[in-house]
Parts: sequence; structure tokens; C-alpha cells
Amino acid sequence: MSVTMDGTKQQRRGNTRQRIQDVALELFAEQGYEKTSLREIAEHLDVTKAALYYHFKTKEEILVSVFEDLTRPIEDLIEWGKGQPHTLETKQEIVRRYHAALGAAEPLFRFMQENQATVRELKIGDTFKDRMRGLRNIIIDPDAALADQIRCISALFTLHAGMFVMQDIEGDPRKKREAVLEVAVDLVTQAHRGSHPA
Amino acid sequence: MSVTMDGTKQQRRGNTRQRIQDVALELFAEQGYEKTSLREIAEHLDVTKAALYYHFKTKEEILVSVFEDLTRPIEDLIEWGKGQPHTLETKQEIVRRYHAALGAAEPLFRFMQENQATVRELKIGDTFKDRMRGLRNIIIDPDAALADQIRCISALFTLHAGMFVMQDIEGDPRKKREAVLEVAVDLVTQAHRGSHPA
Amino acid sequence: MSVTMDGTKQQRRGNTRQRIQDVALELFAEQGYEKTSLREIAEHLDVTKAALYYHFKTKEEILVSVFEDLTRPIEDLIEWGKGQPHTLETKQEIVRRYHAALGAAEPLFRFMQENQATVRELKIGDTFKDRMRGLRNIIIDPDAALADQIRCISALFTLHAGMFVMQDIEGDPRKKREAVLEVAVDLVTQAHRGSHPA
Amino acid sequence: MSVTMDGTKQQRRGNTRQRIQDVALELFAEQGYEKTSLREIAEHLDVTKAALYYHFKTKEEILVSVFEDLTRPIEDLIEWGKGQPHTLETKQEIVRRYHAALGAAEPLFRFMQENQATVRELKIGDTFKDRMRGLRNIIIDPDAALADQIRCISALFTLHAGMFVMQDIEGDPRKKREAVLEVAVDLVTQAHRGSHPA
DNA sequence: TATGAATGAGTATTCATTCAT
DNA sequence: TATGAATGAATACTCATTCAT
Repeated sequence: MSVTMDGTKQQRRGNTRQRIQDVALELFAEQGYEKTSLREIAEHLDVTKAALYYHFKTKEEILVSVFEDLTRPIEDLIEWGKGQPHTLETKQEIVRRYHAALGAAEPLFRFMQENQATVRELKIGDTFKDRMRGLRNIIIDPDAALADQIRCISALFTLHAGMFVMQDIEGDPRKKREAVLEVAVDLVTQAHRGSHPA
Repeated sequence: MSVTMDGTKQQRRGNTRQRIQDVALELFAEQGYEKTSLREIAEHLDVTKAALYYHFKTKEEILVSVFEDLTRPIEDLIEWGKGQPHTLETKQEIVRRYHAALGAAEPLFRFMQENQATVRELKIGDTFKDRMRGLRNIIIDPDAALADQIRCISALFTLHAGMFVMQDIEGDPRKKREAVLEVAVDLVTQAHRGSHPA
Repeated sequence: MSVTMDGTKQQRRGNTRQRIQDVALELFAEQGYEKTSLREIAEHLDVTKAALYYHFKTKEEILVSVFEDLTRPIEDLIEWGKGQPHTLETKQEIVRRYHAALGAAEPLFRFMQENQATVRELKIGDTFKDRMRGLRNIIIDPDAALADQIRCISALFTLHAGMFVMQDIEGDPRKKREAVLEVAVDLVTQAHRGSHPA
Repeated sequence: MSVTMDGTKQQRRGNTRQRIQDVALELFAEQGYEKTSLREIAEHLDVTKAALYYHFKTKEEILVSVFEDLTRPIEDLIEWGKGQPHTLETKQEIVRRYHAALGAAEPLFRFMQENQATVRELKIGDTFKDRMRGLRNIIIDPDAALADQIRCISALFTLHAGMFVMQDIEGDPRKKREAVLEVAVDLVTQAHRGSHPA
């Protein structure tokens, strides 16, 4: 069925694991985690369900592996941020780098955003929550006014949601991305200024 | 099992439909739509699954009915907004009223937020999208700078997320709610000022 | 819903039982016995399922009552036939009268024909089988050649099937009915002549 | 439970699909399609319901597969008949061959006969209707008298019904089968002679 | 003469997972 | 590196029937 004369099957050798991850993420993001069955993933890849189990122990582990692979840059970013002084520049830089990192893992974050209820019950739920907390601790001043704290959270949410919610708005995608970043930086800046009056 | 001497069963009569809605929303919000089975809902109410089907034709219809009952105020709000001039005052008022309306239907909106992938495939998905579009059309100026448009969307998101994400932040709930509103109003105001310079 | 100013509801009083039978037969004949639910029957009549149970003890009893009402003429016919001499004239007359009787209860016999597997397990199954045996005993000569016996059964089948299978054949319905009768009479006549050579 | 020392389970390997078809047809013919549940089929085979779904996508597909496997000879017969001249000899030969083909698929045709209401709503309903129309077109002369057209249909019906209805008649089964064929051939012959007078 | 509310037993179907080969 | 065959547990949904009112 999937065997072709030119060795298509050969090309596939050795990267099945990667292909499973790709297809799984695509389907998870498109339909949600629960509504995507292993049968569906297998069919898309033209392999049997059992083949998936050769590469991953469970359905959840497929998601975990995708998550870990795609969010390593963000983990690094947070690690870096923890070592920096809590200056406005640091905060702005964090927002900028986070924005860049999100761009590279868009489908995963779209998935995380749209399947929060599910994710919460999965292993990656805690991991993700921890990371978000880490991010917040860097850009939020615990002594700041409530409104300023919320501005920071809003900035994070804007970055997350920016990627897909803004689809409805017309305009050049690149410009939209820039605008999203601008608003997020602005929010963090306002928050910082609010608690560090010149 | 559920029969008590004092007539607990009697009290239940006539409000089973309402009780189903209540329990369903509670469980949907807590565990997600797919992970909540009708068996579970029935057990919580101490009735059989078939009883649910006496009151609702499908699982989805339970959700639809809850959605309709709880979002009527918001529908009204949007209708009201459509008739108002697009002034700053209107926009601010919309945000204030929307904030209030959300408070009254918190679990439902938490559910909507956390089950977007699921909701998208359900009937209420379209309805909800339409409403959000309606809201946006009122507070967003189509000629405004991209960043200002995004500020408005951010305001809406802040209101939505505000309710549950802020749980991690310490502080008096009422004050937090006020702060969330303040930030949202602020965002809309900035957006308006950006495109309507005095 | 079904209440009209002119008293439609009033008119219905007292003949609900009959109306249930009518609708039930119609649906049974159209969709089969198992695929027709009491809910469906009730909805067609704009009453509740429970109302059906006021008039009939079970689903099967609805069918039984229809069967008994509609096949009484056939019962009488068989009773009459049993008392007649087994002459050719008697046999031809039986075929003619049976043909007429079938015409008056077409939907029921269509139902019986198309739901034999179901009917066999129902009370009316035995009754019906007995009647058919009775009919056969009148027109079949037990000493006749096998082929002649089969001709008689074929005659009966032709009468039964004639009513609906012939739909595919073009022609005036009345003429088709006559032709069906002609073939049946012919078969019985041939059978009789085979075993009673002049 | 079904594991025996002598490897009964081993023998079953590889032919489960066939065994499902066999048991399904047996039960469908015995009890009807709707009254036969997949649970029942599975129990007869000592496998789980899910095993059935490994081999067939739906309940209906089980029936379809049985139908296709068992009626292929009839399809071929009709194809053959279409290429023949519409002579008396052809018609008689068709009847003879059809009679033989029916004998080989008796339970299926018993099922089709006794579950017409159900079959009508299934995919095989249309297929079957088409085939019967094909058969009719070969043996029926469209210009013939109505009675002669009906004789042909009666012949077909006699062949169908012959197999099981004749059970009530005593006599050697083989002789009965021959007699059925004789009557059918006779009917077709009479019909042909009626419209092609020597 | 009906209805509102409910039940218990059932149905077809789907899913993640397992394991011998 | 995979597959073929199967399982156990679950799911949404339907049905005939009951009974107090």
C-alpha cells in the first residue's frame, strides 16, 4: 500500500518516531487530545496502532515527548531569566524571547491553550504550570499593585492567545505578530513603572 | 438509597431538569466535557442515565441548554451595545457590564475557556464565536492601529482569564476582580485614545 | 399543540384506540415492527407513550389487536371452506374470496410478508400459520403429485406477493389485480386437473 | 473457558472472519437481523464483541460481506443471462440455474425473504432489488399479457419460497426441490407460449 | 382518559492497550 | 521494527414498560 518503487518506505526508516510526533501534534491541535484516537494517528501514517506502541508506551507519552522536545527552549529561557536581575530590561527581554520561542512551537501552544481541561489532568499539566509560575516570578513584582500584577499576566496571555485568536483580524501576519509583542512589552513596562516610579 | 423518611425524594420532583444542568456544568467545568460521562452525571444525581434522556435529547443538548440559560444576559448586552455610539464611554461601559455578566456565569466561562477544542466542534462553538465577534465589533475601531486592536482583544481575554487564572495570585478576591476590570478598562481606553487623539 | 379552536381534540375523544391501531399498522408496515418504537407511534398521534399503555397492555398487543380485527373475514372464509366439498369450484371460489379479503387488509399482509422473522416469534405467528395451513388443506389434495401441491402453495404466494411486488410492473392497478387472480385461479385449476383427470 | 489442551484455540486462528460470517448468518436467519445482537454472535464464538469490530466495521458490514460472498454466483448468472437471446430455452435455463444457485445459499435467502422490511433499509436491499430486476428483465417479455408477466414473477417467488415454505409438506426433500423447479419452469414456459404462439 | 417522570436492560460502537509472532 | 488479532472497559443512546397523579 505504502510501498513505492523508489523506496519511499526506505526513507521512512528510522524516523517513524519523529513522524508519529508530528502527526500526533497536528491532530491533537486540530481536534483535541481526547477526540484524536491512536487509530487515527496510525492511519495517517499508514502503520498499525501497535507500531505506535513500539515507539511510545502510552498515548500520553506521545504528547509528553512532543511537549518536552518543543518546550526545551522555553525551559532554558526561564533558567536564564532566573539568574538575571529583576530590571525592566530583563522583563522586556524575557517577553521578547518568550514571544520568539512561542512562534517556533505554535501548534503545541495552540493545543495547550485549547485543551486546558485535558492538559490539567496530564503529566505535562504540572510541568507547564510550574514553568508559567517561573515566568511570572520573573516579570511580576510581588509587592506591586494588584493591577500591575495582572498586567503582567495579561501580557503573557496576550502572547499565548495572540497566535491564533488574532486570526480574525485582518492584516499582515508578521505585522500582527509584531503588534502583539508591542502590546505585551507595553503591559510589562507599565506594570514595572507602576511599582518603580522614577 | 435515596429514599428518605422526610421526603427528600419529594423535594426533588419537578426540578430534576435544573439539577441535571447544575451537576453537568459543575462536572464539565471540573473535568472537561469529554471526560464527563452521562453515567457520572446520573450517579451524582442518584438517577439512572435514562432519566437524563427524559429531560434532554443528547449530551450536547444539556450543555446547550446551560449555555443558553447562562449567557442570555450577555446576548442582551451585545444587543444593547450595537445600538450605542462607538464612544469611549460606551466601550468602557461594555467592558464593565461584560465583567459583571461574566461573574455571574463563572463556571460556564471557565469551561468555555478550558475546553475550546471541544467547544469548537459543538453547536455552541459558533454561537459563542459570533457573540465574541459582536463584542469586538463594538469596542474595536477597524481603522485603529494593529496594536490598539490587539489591546481590545487583550482586554476581553483579561476579563475571561481573570476569573480563574488569577487564583494563583494572592489577595482579596474582590480586590482582584476590581483590578482585572481596571486593567481591561485601561486597555480599551488606551486603544481608543490611540486612534482618537485629543 | 394539537388543540384547535374547532374542537379537533374533541373529535378525537373515544377513538384513540382505533387511531393507535391505524398509525401502528401504518408504521409497522412501512418500517418493520422492531424499528417502529412506541415513542414514534405516540408522537404521530400527539399523545404520550403512557397513553398507549392505557389502551394496550404491550406493544405486541397492539399488533395482535390489529391482526385480529383485520383477519376476521379470512377466519370466516376458512371456516366456510372447511364445510365445502373439495371440488374445483370450491377451490376456485376460495381463491377468489381470499384475493378479495387480502385486498381489504393490504397493509397488514404486506407487514406479515415483510416481517416474517419477527412475526414468527410473536403470538400471531402461530395463529397465522394455522390459518394458512387451514387454507392449504382446503385447496391441496394430499394425494396429489408434489408438483400440484406446490402449484397450490404458489397460488397462495402469488396472491400475497401480488399486492406489493407487482408495483414494479407497469399497468393499471385494477387490471394487475385481476391478472394476479387469474394466475392464482389457473394454478389451482391446473393442480386440481392434474390429480382429477377427466 | 475455550482453551483446550489439544489446541482448539490454535485451529481457530486465521479463520475468525469466516467463523463470524457463518455464525452471523445462522443467527440472522434464525432470529432475524435486529433481534440478533453482536453480543450474541460474539458469545457463540467465544470472543469479545470488540473482536468482531476488528474484522468488520459495523454490524451491517457483516451482513454485506456474507451477502456478497454468497450471491456472487447469482450475479454471474444474471450477467450471463443478459448476453443470451430471449428464447424459451434461455428462460428455462435461467430458472434451472437460479434454482441451483439458491440451493447453495439457502440460509441467506431464507433470511432475505423473512426480513424484507429490514433488508429494504440496508445497503444490500438496493443491490438485491437490482438483481431481481435484472432477472425479471431476462425472463419477462415486456409486451406480454399482464397475466404472463405475473406468471414469471410467480416462478421466481416459487423458487424463493420453495426452499422453506414447503417444509410443511411431507415428502422427500430432493423430490420436493425437483417439483418446485418443475412448477417454476412450467410457469415460465406458459408465459412464453402465451406471448409467442406457435 | 391520559400524563410526567423515571427505570432496567439492552444496543452498536470506540478506545487504549497487550502480546505472540 | 513492526503487525495481526484480540481484549476489557467504557460510551452515548434507545426501548418497552411502570406508576403515582
